[in-house]
Amino acid sequence: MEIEPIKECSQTILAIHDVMDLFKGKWKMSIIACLCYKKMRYSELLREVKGISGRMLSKELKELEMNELITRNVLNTQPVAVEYEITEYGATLKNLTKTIAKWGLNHRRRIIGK
Amino acid sequence: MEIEPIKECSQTILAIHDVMDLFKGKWKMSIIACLCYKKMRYSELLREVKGISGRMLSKELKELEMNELITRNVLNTQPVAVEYEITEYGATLKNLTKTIAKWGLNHRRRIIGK
DNA sequence: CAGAATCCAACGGGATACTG
DNA sequence: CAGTATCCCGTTGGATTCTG
Repeated sequence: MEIEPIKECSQTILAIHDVMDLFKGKWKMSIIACLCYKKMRYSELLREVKGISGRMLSKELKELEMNELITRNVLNTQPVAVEYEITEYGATLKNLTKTIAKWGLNHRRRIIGK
Repeated sequence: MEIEPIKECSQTILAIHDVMDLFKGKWKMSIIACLCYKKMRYSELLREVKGISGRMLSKELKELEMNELITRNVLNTQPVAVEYEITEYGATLKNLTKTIAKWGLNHRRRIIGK
């Protein structure tokens, strides 16, 4: 008989793997955090998410939209403006982003303190 | 005068970026979650973290050790056994992994339900 | 058992130039 | 303004083989 993986642990790991896969890449989680804060236009995001290129921003936004975490809304202004907004479902990530940010801030202090 | 990024948001994004960078790659967060659960040997991890290859497990463990999130302990048995354990600092990630897993489980249900 | 070494295909992501 | 298209290189990570 084979050795069975620990069930409780195993479920957790699968779930975590799912999440890490959904948010893989350098920018997705940051974009979500940003849009959790408030809805923003493409150019705003480009400023807020420091370091991201236009190409990557487009790509990541598209994927997030496909996963129904954000919505894209084209305003009929001249020139065109596009607004991105977190969906109701995407907003369920708020707590997650907060938890990550909190740990990250503490980690930063720890690194600097050395 | 340039447009200033929103400060509160900006700090959060930097922190999140740090975390995502620290745990980038396919497996690190899963390994941490696993070791948060209990200390394990190399071969146990290989079983629990389903799909990971030996090569990747070694690499990821080494990086996690470098960041002082886990410790490596060689037991003097025959043949050699190595035990990995979460550090006190690494254990501060427990809450984070729980939050991720919780969202992930819910997300899974949502996907399946469609 | 717990890795290290090698090989290699696939993907990620930056820079740049172009468009409606 | 909000993208798209192309080029291209560095990294990721799987498969396999070898070792103390």
